Amino acid sequence: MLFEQQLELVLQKAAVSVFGTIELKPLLLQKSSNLKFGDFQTNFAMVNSKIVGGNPRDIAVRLIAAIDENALIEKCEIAGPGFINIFIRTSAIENFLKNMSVEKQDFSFLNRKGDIIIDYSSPNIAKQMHIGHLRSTVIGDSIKRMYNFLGYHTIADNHIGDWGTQFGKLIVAYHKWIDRENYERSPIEELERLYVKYSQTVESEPELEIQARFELKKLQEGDGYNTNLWKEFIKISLQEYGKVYSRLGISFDTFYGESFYNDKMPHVIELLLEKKIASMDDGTTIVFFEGDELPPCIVRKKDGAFLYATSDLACIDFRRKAYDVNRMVYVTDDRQQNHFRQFFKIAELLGWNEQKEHVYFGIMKFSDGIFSSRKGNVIKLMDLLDESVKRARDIIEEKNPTLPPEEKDSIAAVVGTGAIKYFDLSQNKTSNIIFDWEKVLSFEGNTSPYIQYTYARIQSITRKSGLSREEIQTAKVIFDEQIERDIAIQLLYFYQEVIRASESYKPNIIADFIYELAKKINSLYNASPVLTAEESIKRSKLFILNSACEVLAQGLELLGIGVLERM
RNA sequence: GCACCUGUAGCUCAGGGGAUAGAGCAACGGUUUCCUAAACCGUUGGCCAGAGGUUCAAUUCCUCUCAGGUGCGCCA
Repeated sequence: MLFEQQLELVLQKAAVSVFGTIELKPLLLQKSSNLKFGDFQTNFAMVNSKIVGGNPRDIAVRLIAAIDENALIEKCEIAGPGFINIFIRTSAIENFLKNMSVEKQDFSFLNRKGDIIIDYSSPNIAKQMHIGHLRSTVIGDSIKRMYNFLGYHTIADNHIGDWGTQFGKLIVAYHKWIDRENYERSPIEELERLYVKYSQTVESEPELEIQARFELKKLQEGDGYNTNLWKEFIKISLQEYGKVYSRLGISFDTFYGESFYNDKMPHVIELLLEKKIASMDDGTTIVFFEGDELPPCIVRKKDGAFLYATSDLACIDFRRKAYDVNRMVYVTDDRQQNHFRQFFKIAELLGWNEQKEHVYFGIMKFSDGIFSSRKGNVIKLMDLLDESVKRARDIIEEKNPTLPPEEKDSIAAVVGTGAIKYFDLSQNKTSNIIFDWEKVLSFEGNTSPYIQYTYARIQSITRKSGLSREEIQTAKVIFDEQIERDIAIQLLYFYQEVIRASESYKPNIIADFIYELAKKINSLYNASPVLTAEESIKRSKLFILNSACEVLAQGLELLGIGVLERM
């Protein structure tokens, strides 16, 4: 049982003994807004005053009087209009810290049956990944990490855009303008150049569109030559994406792109027509929704081709058969909200009732407008990573010039990529974000380098203490300073916060948490020397700091960011 | 026109029924013979867009208004 649950149980028991069978609102614990109001608090008395009758403070008095002697609670106080403020025993805190590892936590109360399938990143073939792909990629990855941490089984699926009209265009451009030499040297750049060239040229030469449709049709009909080209484009693109993912420390379990569902879509249309969910309208197959909360959704075009919604439905159909689905999570930007609401609704009409979540966020753009690969005003992820790592490297050179060069490089890589990921993950924006180099590449304040630095400093004093892990781990906890107790109390909240973050799909909850923790650690670090303290105090401090650092590392890990022994 | 998202300090953002609304940056003032100053401490800065409603309690929930963004039948 998690710490909060144990505590709730104690209070719940008291509530039952006092108020017996009356239907009460549940007893919920919350973190105290301020530690002077205790370590936990509950508004049970206020919430239930109407049901029980009498004023909240009296109810609180009766509840507190009924609490049995227990190992967790030091004392309770009644405050303000009827808050019950709960203070935890030092021995209980110590006991928690000593047993603080994921393995020892019991998350079995979570509904972990089946697979959580998470769709994220999903770039379109033949274009380099740019910062528009960053959010989906890192948020999706963090969601996966959180659920794995809690013991769920996850499937990370990269639903790549490997089918559709862009291939007709690309094949036409390939025949007209391919630069062999460049294609050999940097295939992805050449493909991208071809795509831009096509988009620019088609404005003055509309006949290209007819050619593109023709090539697309050939591809769709299985033409050998075009199919090989198509496969080649995909291979080139995936290789390129692999480099970005590897630098970001991101991986997937499956790469079922849109083309994977090609042969599965006709069946969906049949089902929709059979169940009278879809109808024919002006040559299209279309779903109209009752009421007008949602615009109608075309699932097959006049020319017989399928659409995005069709492929997503086929995807759900496939997953229901291939997996034991717990839920499906889609991470995309908020412009696609209508699309998701539409096909979720259609799935529901089909009786495909597995839980589906659309996790959306605002897009990143320049102050003067949106990114567009066609206009060429994009920042490639590779370039962003390079720049960030370079800046990190410069700072290391300045702060720590004596480190061996290889270590400088590896530190720069961890710090540089971490900073970019953290920038995105620490925000909870469902509105648009204006891209700003200085903000993204900041290494001070609420950033991952700040947290990594905190970690590295504590590692340093731990090394210098000369004490073994064992010796530190078995230290007796003595709260020498108030801030040390504050740190320990925050650690009590950690697992519950991970659950909260996972359930709301909000990695920024984790980012906030570890940032707050890092601030406290730095504050303590600065205020009181560890190594020169009296032996038992020193051991206690090191134990508390190391426990906190473990949570820092775990928190960063949940964001997909690494820690360093020194930096 | 309809739908969705957003509006919190000069700027960028947390918070999301509960006690005195928080960070970072910027500005200003301090801290190093001492464990990594990528740090720490302090000061200044708020009608939580506006108006109603629900509630013991609203910045948070509901309704309306205003402002910005996004989407709306054969793109993905």
